[in-house]
Amino acid sequence: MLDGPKTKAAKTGTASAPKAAKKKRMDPDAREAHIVAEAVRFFAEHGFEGKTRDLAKRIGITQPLLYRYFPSKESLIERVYEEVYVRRWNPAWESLITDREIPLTDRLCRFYREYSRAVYDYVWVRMFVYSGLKGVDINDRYLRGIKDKVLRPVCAELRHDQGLPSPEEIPIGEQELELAWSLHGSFFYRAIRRYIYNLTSTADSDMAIDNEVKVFLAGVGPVHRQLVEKQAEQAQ
Amino acid sequence: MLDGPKTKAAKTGTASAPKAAKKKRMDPDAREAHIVAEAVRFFAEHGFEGKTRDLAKRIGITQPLLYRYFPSKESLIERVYEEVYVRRWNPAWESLITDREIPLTDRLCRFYREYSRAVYDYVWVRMFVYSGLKGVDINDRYLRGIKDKVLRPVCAELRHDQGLPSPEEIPIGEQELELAWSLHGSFFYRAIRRYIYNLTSTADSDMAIDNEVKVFLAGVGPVHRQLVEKQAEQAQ
DNA sequence: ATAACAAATGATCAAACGATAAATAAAGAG
DNA sequence: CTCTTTATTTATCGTTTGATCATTTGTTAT
Repeated sequence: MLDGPKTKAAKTGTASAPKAAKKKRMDPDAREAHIVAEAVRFFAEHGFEGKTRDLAKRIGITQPLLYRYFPSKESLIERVYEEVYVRRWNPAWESLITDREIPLTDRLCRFYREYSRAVYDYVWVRMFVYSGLKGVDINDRYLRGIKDKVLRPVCAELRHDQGLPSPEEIPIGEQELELAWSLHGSFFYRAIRRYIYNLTSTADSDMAIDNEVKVFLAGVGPVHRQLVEKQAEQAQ
Repeated sequence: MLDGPKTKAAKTGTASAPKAAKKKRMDPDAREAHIVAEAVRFFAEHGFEGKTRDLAKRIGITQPLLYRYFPSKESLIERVYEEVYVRRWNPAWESLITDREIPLTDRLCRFYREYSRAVYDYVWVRMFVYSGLKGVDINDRYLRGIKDKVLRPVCAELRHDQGLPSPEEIPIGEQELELAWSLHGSFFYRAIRRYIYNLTSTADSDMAIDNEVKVFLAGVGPVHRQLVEKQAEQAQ
């Protein structure tokens, strides 16, 4: 039941190599970090049923050494989860989406450019899909956050932009939310094509994002208005 | 190296139960069909690393019996692939998309309604994603077909609708194709939310599809025109 | 140098897995 | 009924996999 090497206060001491990669005997903290870093890519590539022996070979250590740093495979996987899903959300995005000093087009273009670059990388996308298939609760929680921090605000800004009543007056409907999901999903699908299906598009990502946002904003008006009006009838 | 039970001409003979489910001893063809049917759902649920013992327990047979009908787990999986990815494409769709007697909006609404209903079900989506993660070539081939049979025709019809030059005059560019991908992807993402992330939306699917198509067509014009014009400059 | 500590390895266990072979039992033919 | 056929089961093999333990080897302090 050991949860890591005994020495935790050791650190690197003097000034050991900043990237001690070829030393036979590593500083425990550095070794642990190295294991986690490689495990992240390994499990992203092979899924969580990847074999510990293959992982060890990839790291360049023996398989039992993994168990000196992590009591079980599962605990290593949990650590990998933390490593991937922590600190990827930028709180500034929430205020960016609702900043009415900036035109809505610019806000959405900037947000989805930055969001796609920060979140949709090889490791994140594959792990997210792997854990979705596996049925882990991470996806549910994450998408709930997207709904509250992105989709609903986007709907609210769309309403303001079109001169429609605010969500406080008329709550956001399911079909209305689907509109925001479709925009969001088209960007996630780009990441899926790239990292799951391995299709390399020569098209510039930022330009593609801008185009899709423009198409969406140029066409969403009438449909959105109609949905909100129908929503208003049902509410009364 | 046996590839099935010896008797292939037996069939069900007289008039055995149409759905012989509880008989202790099944007709070989019926048994094989039963195994495949259950295997399809089993592997869709657990992925291709699902254990043969679990599959057998689910079917209600012993694990070695699987090996009387399939020489190996891999051969069973190949059979499952065939079962899922054959005859799901409706050739009529190709002529539907290009049928200029019908308004483009109606064509795309009808196509994506039918396509989503026929293709994007639990088994298909999960298997497609599982094999994508695994790196099987199926995805690549399938998406190549989507590109040729859906996206390029859609781009061509969009051009005709906007009075832009045909693809024979000016070839379809990468960014132009991305527009069609974004529409297509938003529908696939709906299926992912449902079958991978297990998010049940109360929103009516057909209505959501119609709305997205309308938004797309209402907004795509200027962006599309600009892309084609840029494409024309680069071509000369 | 040498003793003390711990990082890392080699050997190995127990359970799980795909696959095989022999034994059992259900159905039809005579 | 008896005999033949074969669908199905029971028992088991060889390998793989996560995990453990004793041993070796590199590092530091004295």
